[in-house]
Amino acid sequence: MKKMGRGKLEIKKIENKTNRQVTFSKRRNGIMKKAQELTVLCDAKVSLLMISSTHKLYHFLSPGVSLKKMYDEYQKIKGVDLWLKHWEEMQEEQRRMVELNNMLRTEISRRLGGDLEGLTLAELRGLQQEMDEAITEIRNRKYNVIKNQTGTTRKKVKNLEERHGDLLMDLEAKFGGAQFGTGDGEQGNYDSASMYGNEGAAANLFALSLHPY
Amino acid sequence: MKKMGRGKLEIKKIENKTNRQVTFSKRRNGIMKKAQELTVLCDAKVSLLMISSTHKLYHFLSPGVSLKKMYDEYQKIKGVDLWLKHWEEMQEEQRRMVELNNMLRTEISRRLGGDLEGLTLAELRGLQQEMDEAITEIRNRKYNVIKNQTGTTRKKVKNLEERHGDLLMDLEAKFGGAQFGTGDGEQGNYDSASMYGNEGAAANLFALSLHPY
DNA sequence: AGCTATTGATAAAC
DNA sequence: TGTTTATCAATAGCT
Repeated sequence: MKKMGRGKLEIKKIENKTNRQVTFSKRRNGIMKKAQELTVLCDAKVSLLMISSTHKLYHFLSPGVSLKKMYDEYQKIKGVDLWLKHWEEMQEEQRRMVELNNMLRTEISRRLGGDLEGLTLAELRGLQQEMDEAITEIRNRKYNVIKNQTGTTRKKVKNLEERHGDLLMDLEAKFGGAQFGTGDGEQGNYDSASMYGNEGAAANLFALSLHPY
Repeated sequence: MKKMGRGKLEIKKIENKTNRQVTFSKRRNGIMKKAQELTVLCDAKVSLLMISSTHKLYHFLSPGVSLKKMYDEYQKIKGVDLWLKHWEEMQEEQRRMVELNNMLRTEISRRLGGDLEGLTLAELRGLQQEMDEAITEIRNRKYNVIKNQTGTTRKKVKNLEERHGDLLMDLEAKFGGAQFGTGDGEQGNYDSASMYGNEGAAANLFALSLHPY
């Protein structure tokens, strides 16, 4: 039907393997050139993938586009694909997260004494009240921690005392009648001098970097 | 350089819009035919996507293959899976965001008096100090807001006083000698009774829902 | 890989 | 958009 060059060529699979590969090579270059020309002449975006019968891949891609972009655009036009849907959902979620994050940062910043400019008097009052109440909680918690520490220390000492007592009994049993005093284990109020103090705030765990995301 | 048909055509962007579209249409058909021929003659798999400058998409795909398969094969040969990479990057980013979010929530929660269990005494002290300092800032800010409100009120009153004065002068001019008192415009300290009070915290803007993400 | 006769593609005009 | 036609480009078969 069709004749080209010196001979003719029907458009049907070339059975001779060598001929087929030669033709593929020639036509591949031709079509890539065409793609390039289309890109330049018509300001078009072109993606061209070719896989030979020997499983080698060749491709052309217009400058300034990614294969992914081309593919996404194809999906958008051809209808929905789960992948793209997931992708867009993820992006929306990230957007919301960033927004929420910024809100949280502002909240913290206000509780650190910054970002107060936009607030009304009533809002400032509410904020201060919240913080006053919170400080009461923190104070209670500090008291608890101190009490527990003291308790733990007492327990340790009590344990020591008991062992000391055992030792004394041992000694008594071994040596009889000799007198050993038991040291008076009074050591309470650990750290109580600075119980409600604010001075030694060495470990500032709250030094969050409040830069925008 | 290159001549075709009746005239010649350099390979550079066709500026005339109509010509460009005509050329795109013709060459698009040509390249699609070439792709088709390559597919049949050489038993190749071809994927061809073209997007015109008017954002219309045209495509050719060898029978028996899906675009996704083509793309997968491309990925296999190129080594890197762009999509998977993007996906993983996005997930990692989300993970980090969630983590950061939780940290921020804990920070706020602590400044509301909760989540204090894990803190050491030193950390509790630091927290309280930060909050005390912040409260000072808030107090100052409240004072500023009140001063501005008061100032504005004063200005309004002053303006009224002036107009009152003008009125008096008017009346004097009209009726001569008659005595009118000017009302003593003392009204300062607006809201000062509750200036540092915590009581009226109606508008709690800070009722963030602290549910986990 | 080159070469060239021949067919195919297509720019311009309608 | 479709057709025509003069030109140039692509390429099949050969070497």
